[in-house]
Amino acid sequence: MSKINESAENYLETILTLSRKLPVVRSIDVAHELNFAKASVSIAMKSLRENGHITVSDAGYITLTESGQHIAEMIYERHTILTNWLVDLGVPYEIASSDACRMEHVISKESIEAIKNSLSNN
Amino acid sequence: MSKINESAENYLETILTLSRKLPVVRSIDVAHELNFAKASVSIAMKSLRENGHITVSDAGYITLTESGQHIAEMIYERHTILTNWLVDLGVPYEIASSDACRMEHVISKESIEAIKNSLSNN
DNA sequence: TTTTAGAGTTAGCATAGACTAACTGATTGT
DNA sequence: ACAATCAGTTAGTCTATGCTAACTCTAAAA
Repeated sequence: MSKINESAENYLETILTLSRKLPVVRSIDVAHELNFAKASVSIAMKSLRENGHITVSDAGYITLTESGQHIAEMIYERHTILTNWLVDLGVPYEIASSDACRMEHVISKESIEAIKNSLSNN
Repeated sequence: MSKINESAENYLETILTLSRKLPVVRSIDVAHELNFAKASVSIAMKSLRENGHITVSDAGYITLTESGQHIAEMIYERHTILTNWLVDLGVPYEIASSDACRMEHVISKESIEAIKNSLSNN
C-alpha cells in the first residue's frame, strides 16, 4: 500500500477518467491517452498493482481499488477546481487544463480548499 | 546558453533573493538556503555556468548574467504573484509561499498573466 | 492452418536531480 | 609552523520516469 508520487497520481487520474469514457480500461488505453510507450505504462501498472492502488484482471482490465479510487478522485477534483478557476480568470480551456494537470500534484490541501471556497462564492 | 529546467530556475531564483540579503552569494549560501548538500549545488552551479546563466569569480562569488537575471526575475515575479493570490484567498503565508515555489515552475505565461490581472483589479 | 496484428512484459538505456564520501586548497587559531 | 575548519570539487550511488528493442501469447484474417 501507500507510496505515491506525482506520476502515479497521474496514472490513477487517467484510469479514472478513461473508466468514464470506455467500457473497460487496459494498459494500452492509458498509453494512448498519455502518449506514453506501452512499456512505460506496463511498468507503472505493475507498481500501482504492487502498491494496492489497482487490480488487473486476467483479461488485462484495470480497476481502481478503494485507495486508488480515493487518490484518483482527489486529483481529479483538484484538476477540476484549478481548471475552472483559471477559466474563470479568462485562460483558454486547453491551457487551463494543461496547467491544472501540472499544478494538481504540487498544491497543498489548504490552498486547494481556499480556491474551492472562492469558486463557490464568486 | 539556453537549456533551462525546473531545478535550474529554482537555483537562479535563490541566487537572486540571496543577492538581496547578502553582500555576496557563494555556493555554500545557496546550499544552506535550500538545505541541499554543497556537492549538489556545486554541480548545479557548474551547469548554470556552462549554460551562461551565472558567472563565478575566483573568490567563488556568484553573479547572474543577463539571461540568468532575466529568468530569476521572471520566476521571482511568478512566486510573488502566486503567493499573494493564495494569501488573498486566506492561505497562511508559509503554505502559500511553499506552494508558489512549486507552481511557479509549471504554470503557463497565460495563466500567470491572468492571475496578475485579477490581483490588480480586486 | 499459417500468418499477422494487438497487448503485455522484460531487459537495458538515458536523463534529471538529489545524496555521501573523500579529496584539494585556502584561511584561521594556537 | 601546524592543525583545524571552510568552501568547492569529483566520483560514485540512488530514485524517478521516461524510452526502444525484443520477446510472448492470444486472437483474428487469409
